Amino acid sequence: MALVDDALTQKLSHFYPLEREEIDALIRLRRPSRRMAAETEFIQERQSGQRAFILEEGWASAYKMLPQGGRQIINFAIPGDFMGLRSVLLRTADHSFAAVTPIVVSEIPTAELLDSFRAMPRLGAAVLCAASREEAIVVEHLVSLGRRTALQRTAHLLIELGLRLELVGLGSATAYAFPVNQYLLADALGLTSIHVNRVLRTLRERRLVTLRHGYVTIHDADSLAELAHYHGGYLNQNSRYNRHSPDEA
Amino acid sequence: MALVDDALTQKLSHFYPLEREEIDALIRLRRPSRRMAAETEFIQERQSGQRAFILEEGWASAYKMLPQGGRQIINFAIPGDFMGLRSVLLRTADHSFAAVTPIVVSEIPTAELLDSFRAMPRLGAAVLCAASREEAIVVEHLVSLGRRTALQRTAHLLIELGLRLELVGLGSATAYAFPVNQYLLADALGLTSIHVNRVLRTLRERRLVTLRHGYVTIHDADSLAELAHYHGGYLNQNSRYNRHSPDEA
DNA sequence: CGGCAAGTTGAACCGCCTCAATGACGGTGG
DNA sequence: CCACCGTCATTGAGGCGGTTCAACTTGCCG
Repeated sequence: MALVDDALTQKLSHFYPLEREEIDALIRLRRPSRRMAAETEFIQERQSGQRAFILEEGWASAYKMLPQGGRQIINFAIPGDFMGLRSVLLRTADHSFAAVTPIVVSEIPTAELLDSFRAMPRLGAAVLCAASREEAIVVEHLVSLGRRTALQRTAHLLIELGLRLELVGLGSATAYAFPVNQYLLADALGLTSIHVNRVLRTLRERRLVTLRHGYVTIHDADSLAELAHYHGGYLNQNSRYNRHSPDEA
Repeated sequence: MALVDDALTQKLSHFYPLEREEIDALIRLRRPSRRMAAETEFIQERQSGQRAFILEEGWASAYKMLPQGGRQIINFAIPGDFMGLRSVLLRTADHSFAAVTPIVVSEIPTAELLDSFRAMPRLGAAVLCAASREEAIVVEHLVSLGRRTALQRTAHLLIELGLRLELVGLGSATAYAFPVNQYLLADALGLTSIHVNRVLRTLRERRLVTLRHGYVTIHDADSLAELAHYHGGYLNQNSRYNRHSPDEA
């Protein structure tokens, strides 16, 4: 339990200072953790009666399939992330989740989760806050797809993932394990795997980032952030990438 | 008050059967409504201390600006929609809202909203449900930007807006007022206004949709839905566009 | 009638896609 | 130990969708 609780606990405590008993309540709530093989689809779009999970280890992806066989990845989930909370509220899932690597998840019984929010409103606020951040990430991704070039989009994603991973203690913002192949990356970026390959080459040749053997190394974080027009306000108010609008003490 | 309450009430009661007193509580909660001119930006990205509103009349847009001057519209808000709920949770807004037409909004005091959720859990569930649907709309928009052509994307948006408007009693799914010019539409679709123009011409020539003088007329809903690969499960479980997976009685 | 915003059209360009191979690596079985 | 295979990465050539730049038109309002 050490690793995992750290991921979720670390994340929540960054948004909302929680008491020990609140964190413990959340930890006790979880059902026994389950292992799943890579590529397992564990939440299905358009199916009702879905459940919510916390990702404890490994990587997962949230995506929608298209009728012609295409796919759009909406977001990557890393340890500490909730998955499927919305599908419980809407009673049917609006997108699917699948394991990217072998993963460990634990289910959250949503009825009991809501009960414990009543008893501990601050816990509820922290969880809502985390869910809101995940939504903000999706919105930023939407902006990438709509208005950024392939190069900027890729750079943006790699910066974002570094920061998210750092926040839960899995690598640093500029060097982290990234077990996602170029096909998956293409589905996330709205590109072809072929073009992703060329973009990665360009980023490497410009000595900005290297992605090789499932490992990302950011060589020049400042130039990369400039290229991507990265502004991490949506992730974390205190990020190193925030330069403007210091209106928050 | 008649019109507005109808919009929000109609919407909520589609997701969640509410008692009269629950609806009344929500209505009483609202602060006096305020008018704003078109183009007024009333929620600013990256500013803290934001408030939440219900849109009562007119159209608004949620968007993010890019450093170079570009803009990406994340979603259009129509009467009955919440705006800025997330900015309250995150303490700082992650995107801006502006009036597209002259609008009428009423503020929701969020502290009191949360209180009344405690007293009436079903009301809270209904509001969360509506918020989740808005998130699902954003996700579908992301898929459009990532994996649909300009033609499909445009068709998809026009179908979606028709259904959303019909649900709140503002026009029908195939004919409705759409006070959005081609520049705004371009910013929503991740295109150039010039290309939007050509796309609209194509849709018109194929006798699928006409958008003229701020009015949308869908001539051939079936062909349009087929072109867009539209599947409205994310909007409403009982929509006319749902053909597959009848696993929900 | 003049002025401005929005819509419309053309021509040239380019970012990304498509199709088609080839290369690198690890695993597996003969 | 090597031949074979599957998966993923890489590269080239050509084409298309959407952009850019630059008019021109239409409609509205003063």
